[in-house]
Amino acid sequence: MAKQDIPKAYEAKEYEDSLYSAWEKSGFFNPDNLSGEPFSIMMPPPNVTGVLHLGHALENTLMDSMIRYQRMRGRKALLLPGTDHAAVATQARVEKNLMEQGIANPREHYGREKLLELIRAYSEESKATILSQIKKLGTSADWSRLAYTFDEQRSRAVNEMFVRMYHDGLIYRGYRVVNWSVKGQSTCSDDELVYVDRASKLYTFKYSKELPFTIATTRPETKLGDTAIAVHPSDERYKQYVGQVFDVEFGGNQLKLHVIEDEHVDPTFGTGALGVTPAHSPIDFEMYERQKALGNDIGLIQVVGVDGLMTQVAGTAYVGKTVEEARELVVAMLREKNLLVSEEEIEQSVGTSDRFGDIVEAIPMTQWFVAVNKEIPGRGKTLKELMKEAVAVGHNGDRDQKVEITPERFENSYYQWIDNLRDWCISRQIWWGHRIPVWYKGAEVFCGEHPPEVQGWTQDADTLDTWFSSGTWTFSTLGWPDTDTDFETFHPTSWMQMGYEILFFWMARMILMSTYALDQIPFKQVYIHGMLRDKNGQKFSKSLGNGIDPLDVIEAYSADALRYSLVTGVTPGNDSRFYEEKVEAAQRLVNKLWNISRFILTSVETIEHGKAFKELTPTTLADRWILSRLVRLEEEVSEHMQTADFSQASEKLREFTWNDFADWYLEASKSQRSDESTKTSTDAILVYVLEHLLTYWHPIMPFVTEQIWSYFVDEELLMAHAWPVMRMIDLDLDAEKEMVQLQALIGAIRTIRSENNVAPKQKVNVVIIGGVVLNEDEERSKFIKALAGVNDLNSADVLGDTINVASTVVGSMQVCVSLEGLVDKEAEQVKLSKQYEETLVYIKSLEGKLANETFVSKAPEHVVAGMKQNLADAQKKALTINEQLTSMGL
RNA sequence: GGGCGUUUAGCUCAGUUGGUUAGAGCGUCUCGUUUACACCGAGAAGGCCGGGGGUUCGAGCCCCUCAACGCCCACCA
Repeated sequence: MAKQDIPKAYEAKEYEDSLYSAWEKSGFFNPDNLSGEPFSIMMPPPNVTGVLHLGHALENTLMDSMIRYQRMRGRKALLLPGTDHAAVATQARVEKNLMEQGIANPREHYGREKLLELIRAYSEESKATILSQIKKLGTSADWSRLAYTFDEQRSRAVNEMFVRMYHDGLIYRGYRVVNWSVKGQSTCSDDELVYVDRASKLYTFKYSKELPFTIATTRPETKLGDTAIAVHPSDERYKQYVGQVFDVEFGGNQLKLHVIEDEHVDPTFGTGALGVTPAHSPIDFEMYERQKALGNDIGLIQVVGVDGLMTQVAGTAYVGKTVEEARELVVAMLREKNLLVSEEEIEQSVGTSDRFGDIVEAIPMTQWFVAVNKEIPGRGKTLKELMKEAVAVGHNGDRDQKVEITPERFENSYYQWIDNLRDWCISRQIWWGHRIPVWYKGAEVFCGEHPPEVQGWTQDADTLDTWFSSGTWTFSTLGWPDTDTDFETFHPTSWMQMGYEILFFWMARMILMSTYALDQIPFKQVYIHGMLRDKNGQKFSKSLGNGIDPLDVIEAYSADALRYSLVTGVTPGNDSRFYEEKVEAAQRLVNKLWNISRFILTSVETIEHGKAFKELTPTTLADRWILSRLVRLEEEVSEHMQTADFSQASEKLREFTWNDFADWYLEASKSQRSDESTKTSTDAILVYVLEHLLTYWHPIMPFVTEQIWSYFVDEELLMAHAWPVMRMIDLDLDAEKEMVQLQALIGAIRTIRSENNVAPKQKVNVVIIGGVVLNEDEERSKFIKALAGVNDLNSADVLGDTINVASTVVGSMQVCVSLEGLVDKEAEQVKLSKQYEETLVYIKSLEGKLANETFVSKAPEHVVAGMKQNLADAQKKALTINEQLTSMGL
């Protein structure tokens, strides 16, 4: 490798696209080309109309780091990508665009079929955009399995789910007060409301002078539809009136006001009497239903229509007016008739539609609902109970079917949400979405995936809440309801990540559908990430104009720097700040790694890739030290990657890369390489450590590592390279008993394999550093020869089926034996002296504690024993260092 | 009203079950270096780990309490 071949600085732009297509072409994104235990992640599908934002970048980094790690660990790894038709969001977007083009009412203007065509065209067009942007991040998803929530296969799953729930009586059509967005002309679920605080007025008034009740309201106009006055059952003030019906004239209307008792009335609030408007308040509607169940029909008067205007029954003075206008009129009327007792400025939180932004109206309508509190036939449980159980104790109480949430604390809010959950309104009046699979013919109703064959049936006009289809995502993507091998192989999925803001929307629904329809949990582990904020801790938002385009970041720095800066220094579930300086620092690290590699690859010519271990004869203290650090690094990084602690993994990697390897060993290597006696082994260690370092970095920084890899490995891609597991083992080696030692080694390796769940084809590297003292040259060479011989033996002969010796990818055992020897280097002496001092301080502190009689008498035995052991170790260490220093002439 | 989070260096944040001298990045200061890298190196300053109390031989970590900031849910007649 000639030096001029590797540029001084890493220019990501020049490599990233071609690296990505090389990965794609290799086929390793597709688990069909991989073997091993399945490991699956279903990508949370971005909205078709979405543009890539930092949230996507974060999520893709998390998923891709995990899937790359698992792939390298020998798993049959599937990251399945997809997009979401995002019913309301998409239709709202297209309608908005059309309105901006001057079409005031797109639905009326185009009609259902034509508008759907326009939306379809728009989403197909923008779908491609977000997918290509995701590739820029390096996401190693299996594009051959690309799914779309609105494609044929997924629609089948949605219909199947609906039909099953319908026939189980869990989906029903009912007349109830629902959240209605006038602007969107559709219902929305309770979860789709965004509560906004705003200044409002609380009016206290009397329906009439004669009535013994004073009522408070923030919505006087709805009082035109009151049918009752509710009081608390224990409220003595009103006891005498309960059961009576008062006829009053109110705003030109004749109201029949039933005085009823209800536990839900707070006797301490206001006058303790509540005006009941069944048609325009979910709470009041419930009271209405409770009364009905008691045989008392108090009636229901709808005074606000779906157009947001007052209805005919609101009375001639109000019909056709907006609610605001009607409010003014009613208040004026109250004033005029001297019925207004007081007006008070209050802060009120009102529910607004998360997609359309308008304040939702509570309106009674016939809609479709999922019954969450109804027992599932044959299961003895409700959907609520299923949802709870999967997280609390495991599905059907099976610990292996338990959804583990990280961090755990989100379990609390999940339970709380379930407790407050009411029946889920799933029908929407927008057109873009899965049409409800129900057909009508006169009074007949048919629910099925396909309409009845005979003529005359018309399908329900409504579509399904987009989260209904999202709920099937983990398995509809795998071919359900077909009994497909993909489904058998990859479900329940292994891991899922999502932001806490969609915990209820999505995670809960996935658990609901999966446990209900499949008797399986959708995923074993859920990693909850926080939200990204700007430098000042503010949310990224269009209105603030503080957005950062990930593609710009990639362009200016590199995808690797972006990825690193997104996952470093963050804790699961906590929000984190993202700003340019962070990426700059990350890019410096990327460049550092580049330059380390550049130095090694351009100065070491003699050591071939994959052959370094054969020349590995750690000679100096620095040699042994860097190798032991490498072993430790692998242990730590593996553990952190396994538990999705990418932040810690990247910190450890950075520390090793910059401090241990670049600043320390590389500097030491310069003098070691100028000495003929240590040159070869130093070169070998440089290459050996670099190879491993690139491997361990790869899941987090795939591009730069792959590019460097390509400089010295011709055929194999780093992404498909096996993750070398490294462990240090303690053996007293003796050349005379080499076969015995080999058996011991093999035993130790088997233990490492099973303890670390190493896949059969993965290699385990064992670095023996401590406890080896082979002074005689003859002994040494004999032993190394014996060990090296392992590599030439057929695995079946010696090692059984756990270790193969076919190539560098499939396992070989690498052993490096440390030998005594020190590097004559000032820096090392300084380092040693410092270590020595530190050790002395440590010894002193331990001695001090052990001298403390109170401590020794009260502390648990094992603690004291441990400290004594530590003390002995430290003393031993001090002695060793002292000897080393002495031999250096200090 | 119920639940949860955060508070650690000038700034942004790590800190895994209580145990060695509390760490990193950025920033600041000093010195050095152009021979892998100025996207550099060596070093330094900078912390009563929000306040108070408790448990313990020992607390950033566990318990109680207070405060500030933030989030979720419910209520909002």
